[in-house]
Amino acid sequence: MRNFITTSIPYVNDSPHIGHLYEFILADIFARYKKLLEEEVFFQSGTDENGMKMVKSAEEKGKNVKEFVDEKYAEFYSLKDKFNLSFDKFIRTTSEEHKIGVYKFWKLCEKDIYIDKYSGFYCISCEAYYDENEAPNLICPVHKKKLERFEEENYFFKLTKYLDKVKSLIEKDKIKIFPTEKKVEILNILREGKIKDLSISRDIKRSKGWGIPVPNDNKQVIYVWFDALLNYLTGLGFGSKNESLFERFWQKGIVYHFIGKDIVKFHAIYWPAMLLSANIKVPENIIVHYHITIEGEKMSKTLGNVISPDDFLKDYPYEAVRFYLAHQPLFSDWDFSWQSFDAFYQGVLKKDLANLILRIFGILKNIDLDEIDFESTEFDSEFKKYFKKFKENMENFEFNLAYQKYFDLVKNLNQFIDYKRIWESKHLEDIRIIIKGLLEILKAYEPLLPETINSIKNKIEIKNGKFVNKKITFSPFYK
RNA sequence: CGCGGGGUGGUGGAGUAGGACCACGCGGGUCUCAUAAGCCCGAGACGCAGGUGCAAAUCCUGCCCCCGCAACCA
Repeated sequence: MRNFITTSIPYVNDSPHIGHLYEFILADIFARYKKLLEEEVFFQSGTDENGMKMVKSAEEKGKNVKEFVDEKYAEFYSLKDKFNLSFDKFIRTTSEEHKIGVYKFWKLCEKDIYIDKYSGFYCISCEAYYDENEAPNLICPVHKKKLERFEEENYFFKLTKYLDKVKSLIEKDKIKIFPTEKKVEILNILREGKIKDLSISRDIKRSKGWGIPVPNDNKQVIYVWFDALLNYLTGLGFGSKNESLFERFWQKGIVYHFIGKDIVKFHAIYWPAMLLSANIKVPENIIVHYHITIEGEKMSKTLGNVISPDDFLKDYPYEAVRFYLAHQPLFSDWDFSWQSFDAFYQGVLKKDLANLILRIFGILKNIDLDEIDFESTEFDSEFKKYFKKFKENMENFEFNLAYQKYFDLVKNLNQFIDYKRIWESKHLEDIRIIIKGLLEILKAYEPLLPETINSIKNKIEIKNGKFVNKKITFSPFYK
C-alpha cells in the first residue's frame, strides 16, 4: 500500500499554536503507524502564504509581506524538529514549484473557468463576498468590520457543474469523510443546493500585488483557497519536470487529508470538484478533527489563552506532548488544561509505561541467562489480539481508543509480573512472556514516542532468533 | 418544527437491552524487580419525566441543557 498523508497547510498570518501542532502530530502519528505496517508513506505539510489577509497582517506589524511570511514560515517549519515530525515535504505556496503546478492546474480547468462581473461587498478578513441580506448595515457578520464596496470582473469556476458528481462520490464513500456526521453534514449542504459557482480571483490592487497572478491576466491574482488546495499536488512535483511522485503517491496512492472541522467544505466539496474538472483522481479520505478548548474556554487571542508549542517545551519533553495529544478524541472538541496534561504525563507515560520498560530491564539484569529464545507462550495469541484491535481503531482514526485499549497490555504486564513474582521466580516461560510483551509495547508506541522507543530498540539485540540479555540500563523521561 | 452531534462517578472516556467498564484523581492495604514507580481492596455516575420489554445507559414519546453546520480561530 502506498499512502499520501497530508496536514492542511496553516495560514501564516500568525504564530503557530497548539491547534496547528495538534493536527501535525495526529497526521505524523498516522504516517508513522503506516510505516510500522511496512507500507509506503509520503507525508506532507506546508504553509499557506498568499491572500490579502497576509498583506494586512504584515502591514499591522510594519513589515513587508515577504519578510513577514518568511518569518512565520520559519516558525511553523521549526515544529518539524521540535516535535520530531516526519515530513517528507514541506511546501510553501509562495514558492516557484507551487506556482508552476498552479498554472498547470488552471490550464487543465480552463474549460470550466469564465469571467463575470461581480459587484457587492467584501470582507477582507473573511476573504469573502457578502450581499445585503447576509450582512446587515454592511458590517461583516463575522468580523464586525465595515465591508468594502466594490465592482469588478472576476474569474469564476463552474463549481455547480460538478456538485452532483461530488455528492455521489461522497455517498458511495469513494471520498470517505471521517467522522460520519461530517459526511452527513456535507451531504445536507449539497442537497440544499445553495452552492454557487466559485469566484477564484481577486483584483490585484486590493491584494497589493501579493499572490499568484492569474495566467495571462496581470490584473487579477488567484483566490487564496483555489491556490492553497493545490499544495497537495504541487508538493508532489505536479507541474514540474518530474511528476513521478505525483504519479506514485497521488494518482496511484491512497490519499489521507487531515483537516480541521472549520475547513470541511473546502476539502469535501470544492477540492474534489476542482480535481474532477482537471481530470485528476479525487482523495480517498478526509479526516476531520475537532478543536481544542483551553481550560473550558475557546482559544482566542482576545482572551489571551492561546497556547503555543513552545510553551510545552519549557517544562516537558516534546514526546510527552505527542503522547498526550494522541490520547485525546479526534472527533469531538476536548478541553486542554495544564493540570490534566501534567497528570497524564506523570501518571500514564512515566509511572506506567516508562516504568514498565525499565522494570523489565531491571528483572533481566538479575537473570543469569545470556540469551532468551522466542518459543511460543500461552500469551502469544493474546498479544496478537491486542494488536489487531489496535489496528482496527487506528484505521478508523480513533487514536485515543486505540491507545486507551492498548494500555491494558501495559497494565496486564505489570499485573503479570507481580502475580508471578518474576523477579524471584525467574521462570523461563514467564521471562519469554515479558520480553515478548515488551517488544509488543515498543512496537505500538513507536508512532507516539519515536525517539525514545528507537533509542531503546537500539539497545536491544536479537541474535539468531534469540533475545540477547545485555543488562540494559535506561532512563526515559527522567529529570 | 432547517440539518446534525451529544448529556455515564470529581475529571476524561468506553459501553445500542441481560453482571455499569477503563484511566486519572481520592481513601486504605501490600510487594520491593522498577523512575517515591508496581500490585490489591474500597468510596463514587447513566440530564428530567413517562412508555414498551421478563429485562432499558441502550428502544419509543415529551421536556431541559450543551455543541456543530453558521463568532475570532485550526
